[in-house]
Amino acid sequence: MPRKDPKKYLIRQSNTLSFSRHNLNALEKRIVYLLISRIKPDDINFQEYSFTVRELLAGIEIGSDNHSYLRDTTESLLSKVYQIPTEDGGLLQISPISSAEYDKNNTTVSFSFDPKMRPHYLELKQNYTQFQLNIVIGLKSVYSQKLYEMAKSIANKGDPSVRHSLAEWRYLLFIEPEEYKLYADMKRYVFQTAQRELDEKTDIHLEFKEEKAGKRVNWLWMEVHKIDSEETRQAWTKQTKFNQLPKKVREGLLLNSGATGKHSLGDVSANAAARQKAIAEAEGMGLFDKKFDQPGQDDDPAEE
DNA sequence: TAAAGGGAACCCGGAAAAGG
DNA sequence: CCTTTTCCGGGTTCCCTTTA
Repeated sequence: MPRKDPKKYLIRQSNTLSFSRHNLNALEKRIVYLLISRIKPDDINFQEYSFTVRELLAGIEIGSDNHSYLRDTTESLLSKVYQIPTEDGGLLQISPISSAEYDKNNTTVSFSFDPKMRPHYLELKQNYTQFQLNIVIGLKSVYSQKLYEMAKSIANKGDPSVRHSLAEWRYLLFIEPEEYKLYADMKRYVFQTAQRELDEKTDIHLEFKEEKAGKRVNWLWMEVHKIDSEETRQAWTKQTKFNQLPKKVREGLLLNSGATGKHSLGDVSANAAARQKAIAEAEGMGLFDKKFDQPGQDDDPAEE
């Protein structure tokens, strides 16, 4: 859908980068998104990328126009690190930008990149990830950002899914050992939050499948589904919200709708008809309206 | 510039469920 | 059954925004 919306800039980066571990917060990542979106597909080398402070603040959608706040953020950005696996099996540790320079009136900022970032942003021919700036710029959770990038990098594969141990997920998502010590918390605050946010704002739906060792969840599959229409979005959104209702509520609705066998209640594939009925029921009861406000400022892309 | 408001992130603990 | 793990409500903290 070609439209000349300036916010429809594309972001391209290597798949390797999409799966790289980093500790940028959501705001810092937004700045990087804006920068990358300025790179043109046929650029051979990095340029200096200049922004007015005003457009940058507007671009990352923070309410304040506090200049020192922006300086703090770019300063912090320079101290952050991407851990990028190299082709020979080594590891490149590199800052997402190499400099941020403010002019004397503090009205513009220019950014530059380390040349070693070239293979991840320039002359990309294959094994790269592409997505729209206007889709990712509105994501609030760093985990939504990271999972979305991973999802987009595999979305076109024959089998768009990936399986990692929880330890690997923690590594990739930069979750420290002392964070989310309980898997249940990691589930609801990392994976389910991202699942809801992506359903709502992006062209990707994520399905997660747990795999246990004994009663402990040890591996997690992430399946990527494309959202290509409003209907698809609605369907996935409702399913996600239904699955995230408290178990008691969910199972009650399922039984009411004619699902059989307590055993199969947790099985998404079983009782498909009853499931649809239960979802409609839950929606009718207003159980889905709890919250999730859209940051719905600027015009909605209104896909197709 | 400070205080108040609001919301997300995080932790805790009892109840429930799962696995053996 | 008993133990381990998960579920989940609710409380606290933290950060950012708004308001005074």
